[in-house]
Amino acid sequence: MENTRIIIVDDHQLIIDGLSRIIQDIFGFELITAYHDPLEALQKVPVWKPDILLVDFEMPHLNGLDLIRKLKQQIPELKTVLLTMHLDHATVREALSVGVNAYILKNLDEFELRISLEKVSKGQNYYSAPVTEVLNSRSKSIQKTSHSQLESLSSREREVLKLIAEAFSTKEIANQLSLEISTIESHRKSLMRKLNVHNVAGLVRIAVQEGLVS
Amino acid sequence: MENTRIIIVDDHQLIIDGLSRIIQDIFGFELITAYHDPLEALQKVPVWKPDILLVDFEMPHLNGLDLIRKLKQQIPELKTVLLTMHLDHATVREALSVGVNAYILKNLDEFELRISLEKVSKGQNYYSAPVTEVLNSRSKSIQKTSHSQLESLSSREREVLKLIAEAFSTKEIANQLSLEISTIESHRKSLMRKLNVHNVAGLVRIAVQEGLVS
DNA sequence: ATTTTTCTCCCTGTTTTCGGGGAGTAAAAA
DNA sequence: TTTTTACTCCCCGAAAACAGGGAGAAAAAT
Repeated sequence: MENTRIIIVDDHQLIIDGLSRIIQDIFGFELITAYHDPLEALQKVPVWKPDILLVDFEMPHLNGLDLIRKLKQQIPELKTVLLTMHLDHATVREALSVGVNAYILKNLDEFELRISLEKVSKGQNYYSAPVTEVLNSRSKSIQKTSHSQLESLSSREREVLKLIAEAFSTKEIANQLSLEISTIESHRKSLMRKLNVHNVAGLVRIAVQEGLVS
Repeated sequence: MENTRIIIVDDHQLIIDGLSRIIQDIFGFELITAYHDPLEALQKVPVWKPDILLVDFEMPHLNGLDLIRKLKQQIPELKTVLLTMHLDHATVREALSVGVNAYILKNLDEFELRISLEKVSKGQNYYSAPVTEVLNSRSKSIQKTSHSQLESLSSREREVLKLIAEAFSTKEIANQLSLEISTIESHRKSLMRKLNVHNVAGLVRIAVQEGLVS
């Protein structure tokens, strides 16, 4: 633990300063450096090869999750801790699938941060209580993020997408909405074009990821 | 509306009597006849060709939903109202998929019954508030059952399910696994049978819910 | 006022899904 | 040893999905 080398990536210098002090002075970890630009971090981190990368989620140009994804492709054994402000089901799931080792909220206390860093440095994972809650209560997946692909959809298209993702057939959807089958097929085609998928499986997947259903 | 011809199917004569009175005397609809035996109704309704069939769900020998399903095969344009005592998510979904035009609870007031009959006679649908609630709050029943069902899958089936949920087509899955298309189709059929769904959307849904894919 | 988007519905044709069978081999369970 | 399950592959036919197009009316945006 005494030799755990850490790099911070956060676009706010103030946060970097605060985290640096805590990590070095209080926890006693070794902070190699910090980046406020994710694109710079993308290039430099592979050179440093830190034990743990502490990354903010909300950053311009490249969000923390995408940064981690790209870096993991180069350094699969890289351990990562993701800091975030908001909790939405889709992002948590994405983080898990990318292989983030810890996922903690920004309104953290030092104790949580310390726990997560110590666990991750030992090769374990850590997800704070609210995170696991969000994972388990998938019904309440409130997505606050407005970066979703669903924004380009009309309300009618969203409605149809929801029903498709609930496993209703085209005919059943037509019945429920009192529309013709051909109309639902038109909407389905628009959905596939806008969301860039080519079968219902792709539609369902996006719908679930975006929290439109379940 | 004055010429809306209705048939009631309910195994309790008392209910038939009560509904008859309300429908005829108060609402002013034309009640053709009523059956207390669903099997008899199955034979006679196609002869009468009523505008609306008002059916109780809980009946011996043949439940109301199955009766409606069978009758709709013969008379697709038949309008139906389903009466039920209890609400469970699976039954509501099944009712929607069968194409029931109205679904109302037995602890109804006359107002609700009238609304539903008037709407259905105009070609619209009506689902009482508690029904739509149950549809939206998909909390307990499905997750429990699907979880136990997922454990009944073989590893190969799980593998195929995962790829289906990742929006790969049958052909693509066959290529990836170096198997014939027919084999993947067989696995898909087994998955649908075991998981009790009837299209790809249902499979994807369960897969995502169970965390098989992100 | 004009343009764009949405919503509805249609046509044609190809591909895939879906549901029902069966069948042989290998492995696992009873 | 017998039976069952998993895995592979096949047949068939009906239904649905998929892909491309168009078109008119209404609503929204410019």
